[in-house]
Amino acid sequence: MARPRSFDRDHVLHAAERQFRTTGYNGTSVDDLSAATGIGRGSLYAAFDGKHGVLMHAMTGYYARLAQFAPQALAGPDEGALERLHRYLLRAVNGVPLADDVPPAPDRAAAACFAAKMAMEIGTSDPEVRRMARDCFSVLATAVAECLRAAQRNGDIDPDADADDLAYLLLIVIRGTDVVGAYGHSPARLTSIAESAFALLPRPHHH
Amino acid sequence: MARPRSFDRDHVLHAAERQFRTTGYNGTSVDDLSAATGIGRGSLYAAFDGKHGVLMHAMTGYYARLAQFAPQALAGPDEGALERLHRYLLRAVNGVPLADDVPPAPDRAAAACFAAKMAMEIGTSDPEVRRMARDCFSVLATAVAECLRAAQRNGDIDPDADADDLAYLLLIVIRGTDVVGAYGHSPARLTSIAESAFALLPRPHHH
DNA sequence: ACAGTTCTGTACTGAGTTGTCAACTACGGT
DNA sequence: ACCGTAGTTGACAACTCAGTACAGAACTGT
Repeated sequence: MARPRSFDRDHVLHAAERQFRTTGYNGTSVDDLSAATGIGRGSLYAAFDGKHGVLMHAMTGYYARLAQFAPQALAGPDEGALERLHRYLLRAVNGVPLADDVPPAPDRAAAACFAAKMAMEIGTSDPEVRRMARDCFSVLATAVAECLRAAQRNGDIDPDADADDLAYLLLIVIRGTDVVGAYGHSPARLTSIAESAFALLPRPHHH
Repeated sequence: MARPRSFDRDHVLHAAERQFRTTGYNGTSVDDLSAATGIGRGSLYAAFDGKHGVLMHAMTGYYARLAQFAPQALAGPDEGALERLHRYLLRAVNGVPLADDVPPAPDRAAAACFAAKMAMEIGTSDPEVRRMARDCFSVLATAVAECLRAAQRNGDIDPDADADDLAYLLLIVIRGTDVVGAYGHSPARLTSIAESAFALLPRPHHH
């Protein structure tokens, strides 16, 4: 009975996320968002309640994509667990993977974890953002830990190792590559680091 | 023959650094800087040429402190190298160490690497900042790598391992803890992760 | 066709921002 | 004691920003 929305919500939030990624939260004005998304200021306020609202909705969408993709990419039978983890780690080094078909971003700095970047910039004064970033991390940590436990069951990882600790460590490495990638280090170097980290995972003791 | 400066340059830059750390670059106005440093707007422009100038000078000072402390804390005889690295790693997890006597910052988020934080926020559009952050990283990387080579000479680290790669990896872990620390994770958890990372360093093969 | 309801974009307001400038202040040499 | 030089200050003008309000456009159900 009323005029339907002329834009696609997810498409708009995705464009906003890209903008926030490249210019930061405080570095993007509502006009920037309007230009990046292609819809007017009024629509932005009506649909998302202003700049902060856009950010929260964009982060929520990011979380949803993360929570859908990561477990799907890491879960599976015990036999291939370590290989799945290996593949995931190598992909993550070129940017947090969110879908199967998406190629690595051309600009490494723009591929860093969206939630982490926002938390670094405004997390100190914005508990909502901090919380959201923590949730993103938790989803990944449980998925990686589960994958590690599968690898342990399959005899590929030392069964005495704490899977949760190792998962944390691997994710911290990924977050670290986000930061170092923003400096302008070459993807090849980052990939080499990821391989080193993977190689250091504790294997079972053979007798 | 002229009026001497009434403020201490380094003191002002240190206060500015604190301000930039807590509110970010774009989140800090020149008035904020003026309030934090205690000197007027005009003096800031006269001495440092505006907000961006203040940032660059503050980062230069940060780099200098880093370049002085890290090698001093990590260099030394081969025997204690691994232990020095261990101590440095554990301290770094509570914030990048810059001096011997400074206690860990009360707020973990405010203790993260200054250069890394600025590079994350405005690095995409500011090559100067990116360069400075890269320099900070390089100084640390060479110091850690040198320490690792000393540990290798002493038989504490696998001599076949690539010291440069390991140093990169360790620093990436530290940068990762900066990010995760900003989420609000407990220092105890971060310390535990650092211990895990240290424990995974490749030891020499015993026969 | 029409009416009602929702969407869209532009114009406006008040607050906040940056960078500059001229007046003022303090100090050292003479 | 004075005077020139350099440091300091607060105020100012131009601009940008977030958020709001209003008028027009678009679509659906009758």
